[in-house]
Amino acid sequence: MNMNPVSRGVSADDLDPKAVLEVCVCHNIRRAARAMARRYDAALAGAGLTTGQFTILAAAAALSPLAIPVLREILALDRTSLNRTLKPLEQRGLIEVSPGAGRRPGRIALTDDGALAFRDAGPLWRAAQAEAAQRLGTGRTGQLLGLLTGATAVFHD
Amino acid sequence: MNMNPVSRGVSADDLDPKAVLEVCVCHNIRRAARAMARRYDAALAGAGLTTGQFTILAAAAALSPLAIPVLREILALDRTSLNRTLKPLEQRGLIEVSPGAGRRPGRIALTDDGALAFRDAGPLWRAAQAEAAQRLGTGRTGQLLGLLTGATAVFHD
DNA sequence: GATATAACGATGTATATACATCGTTATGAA
DNA sequence: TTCATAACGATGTATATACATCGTTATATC
Repeated sequence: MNMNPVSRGVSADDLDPKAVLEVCVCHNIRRAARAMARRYDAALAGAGLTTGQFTILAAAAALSPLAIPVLREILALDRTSLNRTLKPLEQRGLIEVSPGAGRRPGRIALTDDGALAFRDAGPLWRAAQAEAAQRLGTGRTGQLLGLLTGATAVFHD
Repeated sequence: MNMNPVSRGVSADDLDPKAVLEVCVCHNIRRAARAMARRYDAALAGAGLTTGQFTILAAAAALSPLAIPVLREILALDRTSLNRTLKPLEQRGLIEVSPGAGRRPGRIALTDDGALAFRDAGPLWRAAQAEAAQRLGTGRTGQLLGLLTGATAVFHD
């Protein structure tokens, strides 16, 4: 029997699924991000923070008071996603959100408790970051950071 | 007033929040992953799939039937997370999950509908992947893939 | 053969993330 | 001045992701 591509229902345009797993940039970056986030989250759990929350506190610490759209750019996060993500931090009193009416954006500011939490998390983040650099190797860490920054720049809207 | 570090409550061990945003590997990889996933998800929406679902179909297409713990390794996903993620695909009839009793792992197989969906998504994924490579540059794409594969290897349990 | 261990799936809870959509309002164009 | 547009936050819905925990059961140890 002649199993040419057409009779098998397989065209030359069909994907090689194994190759997809190997070269898909999206799959590979998300997989690495998951593996890494688990480590950072485990470390920061000692301060009662997730990596995402810690990052928001860092941005607030660096730029407080901070317009929410600016934070959106820093995080490359969707508008509705960020607004939701801020809720737990606000309810725990780590940040203060001043609403902006209508078309005016709101602003967030780090509270004293937020500054405390950020400081408490400092050594834990440093340990996670140091372990990451050690596992990756210093050279590769810098290389990776550069590529990720570039990727964010060319992919974010 | 002498605002030395101690009286200000600032020690030399405190983090520079701006530097944290710049060098935190976890923040930077997650941010890039978000920006990238939005593009791939938008492209694959034409086939009714998310990037994660497409990746699972690719794994099933490559290795069907596939033991769930093997898929966990491929995706570097938590056990409970993967089991939940499989549910929508199973309910839509794109994969078939054969349960494994007790300590025996379950297996998944691509259904005919799943194979159809994966094939339909082929051109969409190819377009997203091509655009990613074009935005990053071919050289950087390969470099990034290599670093991400290495990162997954050294971070995943 | 009895028992401790470990791997499995399921579930509860919480955060993360996005899109579509709605109501509000500031701003620019007619 | 009126009116269309656009940016904002809020909400509904869906997927993504993890940890703690529970009950089940195969396997290893004694």
